[in-house]
Amino acid sequence: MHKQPKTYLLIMTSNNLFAEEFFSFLTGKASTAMSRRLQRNLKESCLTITSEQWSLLYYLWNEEGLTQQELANLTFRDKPSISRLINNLEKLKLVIRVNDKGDRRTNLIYLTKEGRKIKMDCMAQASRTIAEALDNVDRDKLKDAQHILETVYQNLK
Amino acid sequence: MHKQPKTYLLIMTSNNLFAEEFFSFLTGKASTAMSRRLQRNLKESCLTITSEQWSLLYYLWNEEGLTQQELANLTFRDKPSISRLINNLEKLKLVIRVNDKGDRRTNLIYLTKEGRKIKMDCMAQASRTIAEALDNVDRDKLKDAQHILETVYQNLK
DNA sequence: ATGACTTAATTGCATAAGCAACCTAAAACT
DNA sequence: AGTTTTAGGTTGCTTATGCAATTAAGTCAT
Repeated sequence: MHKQPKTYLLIMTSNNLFAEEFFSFLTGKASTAMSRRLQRNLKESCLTITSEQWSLLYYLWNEEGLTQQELANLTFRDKPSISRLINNLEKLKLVIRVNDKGDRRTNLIYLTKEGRKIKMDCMAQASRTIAEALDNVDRDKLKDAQHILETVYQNLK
Repeated sequence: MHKQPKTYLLIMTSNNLFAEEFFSFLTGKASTAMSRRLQRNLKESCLTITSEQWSLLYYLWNEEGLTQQELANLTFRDKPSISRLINNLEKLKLVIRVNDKGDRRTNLIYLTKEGRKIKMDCMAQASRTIAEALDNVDRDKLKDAQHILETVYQNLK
């Protein structure tokens, strides 16, 4: 345990949402809004997957045969979350688990024909979502913002 | 329904995570990391509330007697979510519902003594979380980033 | 080769989310 | 006044989450 630096106290003793700007960072409204809109756009396009399922498929469209652990690392979820997401994706007949012959502990996750088929439509909706989100956003500042979010992630992960 | 602008196609046809930078925006890893860390910091400080509960209390510490609808708007959640969060906060004896005499449809949400008591400790942990998140982050660029996130939120909400 | 340690995945438990449907109270209309 | 519309909350259903504990398979050490 280390001593709390001055900044903590500064923010702590400020009342009346003075620090709103800082705390807004904590609430993640922007990313909530994005995944909600993604879900809506997918549905509007008759793609019945959730945004969480999308985030797994996104990596599988790029490379099949990933292990559940690899998917967990890529999407920053824990193993049980991945396990259940895969359960649901299997129910939807979009992916299949293939038990690795070499290491029988691991499952390699592959897309089904149907899973590959929806790639373009799903990516189009993702792109549309991003375009809607980034309306009126300065592209240079966006780069900085992405860099900051990456730093935050690295600081906390 | 409007036609899809060129940008969609550009991103759509790019393969192999070329557009990773854009899609990373969709995944919200940074905000997930923040709320996970907040939860951890609260727990370490023996505060047994979730980060979602924190986000309601945050507004109540500033102003009591908010309605559930107001809390829903402030935290960008739907009414059922608020309803259940309040249920849990009531179980924890941190808030109480007070039925409004003037408009018997609405509940006014007040903090209990215990709910008020934990404010400082919780805010300290929130400040600590933000400080940890923002280590090595340029403060000027941070302002820009917050502005961008606000724009994204406004675009999609 | 056996026992200790590690790693991949699953299961149990509690919390939280969104959407749709519902109920009740207030407000608006005629 | 009586009917319709709107607004605040709740309930049902399904999905997703984190953490802790567990099982099963590999690995390492002696």
